[in-house]
Amino acid sequence: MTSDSGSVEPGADRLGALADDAVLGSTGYLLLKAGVHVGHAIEQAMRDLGLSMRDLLVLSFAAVLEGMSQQELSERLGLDPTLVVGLVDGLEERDLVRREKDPDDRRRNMVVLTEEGARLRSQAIEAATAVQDDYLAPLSDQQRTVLRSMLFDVMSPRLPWLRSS
Amino acid sequence: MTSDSGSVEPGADRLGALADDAVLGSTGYLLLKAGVHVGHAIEQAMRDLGLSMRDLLVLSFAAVLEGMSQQELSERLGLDPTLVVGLVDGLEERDLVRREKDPDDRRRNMVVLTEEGARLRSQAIEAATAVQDDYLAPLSDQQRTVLRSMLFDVMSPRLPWLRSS
DNA sequence: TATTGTTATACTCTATAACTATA
DNA sequence: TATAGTTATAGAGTATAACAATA
Repeated sequence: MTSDSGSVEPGADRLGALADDAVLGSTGYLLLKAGVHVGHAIEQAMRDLGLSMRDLLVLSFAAVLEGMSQQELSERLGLDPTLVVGLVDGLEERDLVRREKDPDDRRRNMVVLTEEGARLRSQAIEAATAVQDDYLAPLSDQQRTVLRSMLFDVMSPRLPWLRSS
Repeated sequence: MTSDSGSVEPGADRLGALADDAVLGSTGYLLLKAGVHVGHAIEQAMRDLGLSMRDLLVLSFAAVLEGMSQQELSERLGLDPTLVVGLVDGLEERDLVRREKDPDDRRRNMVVLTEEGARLRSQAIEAATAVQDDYLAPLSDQQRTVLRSMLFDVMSPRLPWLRSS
């Protein structure tokens, strides 16, 4: 972050358009960077609420999927089941979520949102939405709709639950 | 990956549209997931060439930025300078890149692409492009252009070098 | 016998602190 | 005195293996 001579900020000379590089200017790389940046931004916003982004995702899945097991949660999150244990532990300690034995299969823990959890989730959604709006500020409402639709089309084959349930 | 009854694949009942959730269906989350998925896909494609995605990025920056120092590389990659050491080490051992003392400031190591590095970079670009094409298959050429342009607009404020140099 | 959830352990990745050399 | 690069070390995050309860 110094202002010395040979740093990143400077000349804009040296070579034309890094953005023209087949990798650095590619849609894929931009997508990757965008994803990482949005992730960090949301993560930071969640910190103010004492949550991680993963916590928010757990609250979200729990809110939408009735009787969701930890197993299923692990699949949805794309996370090892052993990590889900700790995740749910943390949320349960704070009464945002509780484990309920599935009566039909008592091996399963259903992860269900508490009232407190629902309340905090509302706040978290608000914060996350604000971050997103700020992030997408350069785009018009119409453009955002187009962007979401395209991302949807691209991701649907990879996230089957986007279409089905 | 079992085919039991209560798993992810099944009913498509239980609740309408996970995609309507304010978080799980948001542009930001789709962006995040898309970025991660593309990243994994490229990472895997690079493995066949004995490279990591980071390796490819180093080769790319080295190809485009003349006299790039490790410091600058670390800023561009958004990576700690201590990590860059190992990265460059690995590439230098395989003669894909070499360190040259900057004559104007002999503290600086300029990371410069070798012929071998340029060759492998070409192959890597080919592979990465193929992955990307496959990834964006659901979109028309025109849509891809629009997508790239929108990502560009969104990322420009955060990656200053996208516009300048 | 197979599966869910759990714990304990090992491994990988990343960041921190301290050092050398240049400026 | 400050900066580029390096090394060694500690920490965080993740995966692996083994176990208990249930099916």
